[in-house]
Amino acid sequence: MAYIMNRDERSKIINLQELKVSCSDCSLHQLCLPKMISKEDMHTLNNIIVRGKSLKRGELLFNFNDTFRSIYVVRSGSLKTVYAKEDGIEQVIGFYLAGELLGFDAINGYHPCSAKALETSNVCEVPFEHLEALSARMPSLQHQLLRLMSKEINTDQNVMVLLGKKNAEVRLASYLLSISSRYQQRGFFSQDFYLSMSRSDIGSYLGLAVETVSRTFSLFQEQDVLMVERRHIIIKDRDYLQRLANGSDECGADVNKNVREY
Amino acid sequence: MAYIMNRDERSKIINLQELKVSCSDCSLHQLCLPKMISKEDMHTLNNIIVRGKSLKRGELLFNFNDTFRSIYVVRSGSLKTVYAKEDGIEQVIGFYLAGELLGFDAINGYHPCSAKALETSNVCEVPFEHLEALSARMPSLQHQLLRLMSKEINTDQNVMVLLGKKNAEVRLASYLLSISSRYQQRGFFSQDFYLSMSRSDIGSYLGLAVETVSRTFSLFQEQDVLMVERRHIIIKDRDYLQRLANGSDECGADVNKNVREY
DNA sequence: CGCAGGGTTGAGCGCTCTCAATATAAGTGG
DNA sequence: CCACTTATATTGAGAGCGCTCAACCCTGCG
Repeated sequence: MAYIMNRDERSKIINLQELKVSCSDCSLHQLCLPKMISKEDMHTLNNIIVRGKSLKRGELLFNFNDTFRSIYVVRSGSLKTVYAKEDGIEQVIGFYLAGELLGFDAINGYHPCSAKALETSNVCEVPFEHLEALSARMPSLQHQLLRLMSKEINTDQNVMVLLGKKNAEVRLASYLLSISSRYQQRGFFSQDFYLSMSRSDIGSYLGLAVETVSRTFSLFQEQDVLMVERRHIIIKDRDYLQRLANGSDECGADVNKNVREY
Repeated sequence: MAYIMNRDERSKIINLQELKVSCSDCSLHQLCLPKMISKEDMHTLNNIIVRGKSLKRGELLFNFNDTFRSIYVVRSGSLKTVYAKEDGIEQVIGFYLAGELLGFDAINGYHPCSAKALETSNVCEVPFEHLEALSARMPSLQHQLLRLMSKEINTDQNVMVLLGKKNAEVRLASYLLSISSRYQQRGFFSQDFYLSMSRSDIGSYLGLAVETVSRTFSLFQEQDVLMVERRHIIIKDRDYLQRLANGSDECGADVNKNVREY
C-alpha cells in the first residue's frame, strides 16, 4: 500500500523550495502585489516585505481586535478568517490559499476577524505604512493595490450571492468549483486535491450544519460526481457541479424547486 | 386626515436644496472622499467630480457588464445593487444611502452588478482615472480611498455573517438596526423612518422569501417591537432588536435553538 | 491500547419555502 | 376625477430541506 502523506508533510514540500526568495523569483508574483510592476520598482517593494513568517496548524496570524499594521500574503499553505460571534461561537468568512492577500478589511484600524492557519503555512508580511507610502510614488502599485481590494469585494459579494439563495447541494458544488479553480490558477491539480479545511469550517462558511455538509458529500459520492475520502476529493463530473452552480435545472431532480423567486 | 407624501415627494425636498453645491459645502463630506482633506486639495477634487446626475425610481446608474469608468456617491435618495442570476432572477446585494459610495467592486474593469435607484435620487460621479491620478499626488486622498474600500469589505463581510447563521427574526432585526443607524449618522430620525426598498428587495438581500419578511414584520408588530405601516417603520423597542441581533437568548423564546453550533 | 477529534449516518421536528387567495396602494388612460 | 390595471403587501395552509440530537466509525497519536 502506498504511503500517504499527511497534511503537513504535503505542504512542507512546497515550503522548503519557496522559502526566502525575492518577489521577482516568487512563482506567485503574478497573483500578488508585484504584478505589472517594473524591475526597479519591484526591488523597492521587495525591501519592505518581511518574508518567511511561518505558522503551524491552528496558529493565529492575527487576532480579532488586533491593531492593524500589515497586509499579509500567503506564500504556502492556507488560512481561514473567522468572526467571533456571541457565545464564543465563530463563523468562517474566508479561506486564503497561496498567492492570496488578507488584511484588507482592517485598514480602518483594527482587525475585525482572526486569521488562523489551516495547515503549516508561510506568509509574507507587508507593513501597510510602507506600502501606502510606496503606492503614492508608484502608480502601478497603487493601481494593483486597488485592484486587489476590488477583487476581495468581488469574492465577498459572490459569497453573499451563494448564501442568499441556494440549497446545500448548490452551495457545496459552487464551493468545490471555486476551490478547484483557485488550485488550477496556481498550477495544482484541479480535479484531485486535498482540502485543508474541516467539514465544520466548510459548513460555517457556507451557512450549513456540519452534518449537512457531510451528507451532501456522501450524496455526490453516490451520484458518482465526486470521490470522497475524508479530505481527499476527486471531481469525476465537473459538468454536473457546474450545472448545479449555474442553476440550470437539468440535473435530474429540479434543484430550483426550493429557490425563491424575486 | 393628514396628507402623506409618497416616496418621491419626500426625497425631492432633500434633492432641491442639495443640488449643485461643492464638496466643501456638502453636508455629506464627512462620510465621503473629501474627509480629512485640506482646503486646496478639496478644491482640486471638486473639479473632477461630475455633479447632479439625477435618477428616477427604477432607473439604472450602471448595468451589469458595463465598462467601469467611475465611482459614484449617493447625494440624495438611495440605490440597490443587484446581481443578475440564472433565469433573469436577480439578487440584491447592497443598499446605498446618501453619502455612501458605490462601484468599488468594478475596479478590475467591468461592473459585476447593476445599480438601480430605489427612489428619485441624485449622485455625484467621480471618474476613476482622475481619482487615481489625484490619489497618487494626495496621500490623504489615497488613504481615504483605501479606508472606504476597506469599509465596503467590512460591510459585505457583516452581511456574510448575517446570512451564514441566523433565522428570519434575527436577520430582519439586524437589518433594521443597520438601516436605522445609517439614518442616524446622516442626521435623520433613527426610530421613525420610511424604507425605500420593497419587501422583495429586503427578502432578496437577507436570503428570505418575501412572505417570510412580511410575516416577521407582522410578528414584530404583534410583539409591540415595531409599528409597521407598509414602508413606514417606527421602532418601539430598540433593545429587543439589539438583543436579537446580538444573539442573547433572553428574548422570550430561545432564538438560538435553530442556530448551528460550529 | 485507549483516547480525542473529526467525520458519517439515522430519526424526528421545525422554520421557512411554495402555492394560493386577498387586500391595499400606486400608476395609467380616458 | 374615477375605473382599470399593475405592483406591492399580507395572510393562510401544507410540505420539505436542513437543523438538532444522538450514536457510531475512523484515524492519528500519546
